Amino acid sequence: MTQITAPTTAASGTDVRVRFCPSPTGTPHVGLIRTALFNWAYARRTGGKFIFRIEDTDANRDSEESYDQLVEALRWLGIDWDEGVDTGGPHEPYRQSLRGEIYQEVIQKLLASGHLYESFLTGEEIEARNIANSRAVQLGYDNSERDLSEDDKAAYLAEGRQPALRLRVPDQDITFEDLVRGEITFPAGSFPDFVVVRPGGAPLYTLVNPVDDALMGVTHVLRGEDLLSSTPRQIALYNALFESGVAEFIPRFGHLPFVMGEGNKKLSKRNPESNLFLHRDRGFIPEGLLNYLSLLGWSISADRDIFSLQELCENFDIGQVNPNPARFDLKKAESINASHIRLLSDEDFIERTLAYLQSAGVVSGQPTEREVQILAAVAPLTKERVIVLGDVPAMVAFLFVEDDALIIEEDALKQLPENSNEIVRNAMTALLDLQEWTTENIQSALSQALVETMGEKPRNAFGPVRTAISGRRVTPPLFECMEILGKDSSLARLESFVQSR
RNA sequence: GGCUCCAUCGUUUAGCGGCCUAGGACGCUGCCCUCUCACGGCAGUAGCGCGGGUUCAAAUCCCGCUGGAGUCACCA
Repeated sequence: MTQITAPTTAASGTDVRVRFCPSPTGTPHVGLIRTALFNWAYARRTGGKFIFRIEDTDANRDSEESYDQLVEALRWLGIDWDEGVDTGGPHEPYRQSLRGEIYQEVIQKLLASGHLYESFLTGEEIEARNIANSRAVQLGYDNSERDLSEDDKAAYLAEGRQPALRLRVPDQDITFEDLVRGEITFPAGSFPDFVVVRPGGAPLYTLVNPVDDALMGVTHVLRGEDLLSSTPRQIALYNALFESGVAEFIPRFGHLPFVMGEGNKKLSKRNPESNLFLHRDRGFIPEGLLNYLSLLGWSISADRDIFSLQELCENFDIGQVNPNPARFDLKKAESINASHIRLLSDEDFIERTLAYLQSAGVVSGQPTEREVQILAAVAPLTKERVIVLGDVPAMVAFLFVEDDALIIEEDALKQLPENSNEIVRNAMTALLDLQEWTTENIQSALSQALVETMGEKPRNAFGPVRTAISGRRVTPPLFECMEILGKDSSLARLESFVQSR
C-alpha cells in the first residue's frame, strides 16, 4: 500500500522559488495577471526567485500569438522575472513544448519505481465496468489494472491497443496546509488512479506541471482556486517523483480566490472586462491596474488602498490573502487608476499620453514644437480630471485644431443662455485691448466686463465663452486654455462664434 | 450526486475573543470650494446569512443548516 513519504519544503526567504506558468490560449485575463502579480510580489517580498514558464502542451489550443501577448503583458506591467522564457536561466528550456525528452526520462523513472502502470481500458469500457459492478459512473476509473499480468498486457497489445500510463495513488488521506486557507484534507479514495501519459507517450498537464515545478525547484505554488481540488493528485505525483529520485520535496500551496464577474460567476474570457489589453487601450496605467488587482484578495492596511508597486513588494504576504472570491469592479478600478494618474509627474503624464493623442489624430506622429508646448501647458490641468489616459484626447483636442476647424458640439450649444452672442461680443471688446495675455489678466478683464458690468452670474457669463473657445461644455479651466491658445486664436474663435449664430 | 472551498455595507476590504454602539475605500446622496468638469473638504447611506453551542465576553472559536462556488477528462 502506497504512502506519502516525501517531506514538504520549509523554504523561506531567499530560498523561495515561485512561478507563473500560463497556457498560451487567448488574450491575457485580469485574473491570470492577478495570479502573476501575487507570485511576483511574494518573490520580491521574500527575496526569492520568480520563474516564468509556459505550459504549451496542447498544440490544438496554444498559439504563438498568445505567447507573445503574455510576454508583452508582463513587460508592459513591469512584472519582471528572474528565470524563464526570453531571459533564460539554469532550468532551460522554459516552454514545455521544448521539454519532451526531459519528460520521457522522468516517465521511465516513474515506471521503473512502479508508480506508473499501464492502463488499456477505454473510457467506454470503464463506464461499462462501473455499470456492471453497480458502481457510480461518476466515480470514474476503478483502478482495476493496477496488477495486470504480463499475459494480460500482451493480449491487449496483440489487439493493437496502446496503454495510457496511470499513477498509482496512495491509499491514505491527503492533508496539506494551504497558505491562504489553512489545513485541507482530502479523504483516501477521493480520486482514482489518473492518467498522466496518453497512449503513444504524450505526457499530460497532470504530469508535466508537477514535474517542471519539481525540476525547477519551485517551493511555493500560488495559483487559482480552481486548482485546489487537483492538489491532492499533485501531491501524490510529487510523492512518486520523490520516491523516484526526481523531486526533493513537496512544495507548499496557496490557492488564490477567484476574480468574479457579473453575477456569481468567474470573470469569463468572454467578458471584455477580463481582457487586460482592453484596459490598457483605454488608458489604464500599470500602476493603477496592478494596485487595483492586488486589492482583489489582499490589502496593505485597514485605511489605505492607494499604494505603489514598491510598497506592494515590501508588504505583500500570502498568508494575509483573503480566501473569498472577489468581484472585478470597474468603477473602483477606474478610481484607483485616476489616483495613480494624478500621482504622475507632468513629464511622465505627457509621455504616456502621447500615444493616445497620436492614435486619436490630435497630435502628429512627430509632434511639432507648438504641439509640445501646448501639451506641456495643458498637462497639469488635464491630469486632475481624467480617469484613463484615453480620456485626454477628447478633452484637449480643441487646443490643437485650427480656429476655422473648431466644431461646436450640440450639447454645448443647448445649455447656453439666450444672450450668448451679447456676452461673447462683450468678451471680445474687453479682451481686444489686453496688453499682457495671461490667465490672470484674461480672467479679470472678463470678470469685469461680464460679471460686474453686465451683472451676469459667473456661470452664465463664462459658459458661452467656453463654448466659443472650445466647442465643448466641459473643458480644462477656461482662462488657462485661452492663454495657451493665444490672443489671436482666442479672439478669432470668439468672432467666428458670433458670426455663426 | 461525491469531494473540496467560501460566507462582514450594493462592491471591495479591516477585524484573527474584550479596543466594534463593526473601521477604510469605491459607488450613491447632500453640502462646501468653484468659470464648466474634475480635484479637495465635510456630512450622510448601508453590513457581520440562519440556528445552536463554548465563554464573564463572539463578527471573531466549535457544530449544524442554508446559500454560493470549484472539481470529479487520455483539457490546462
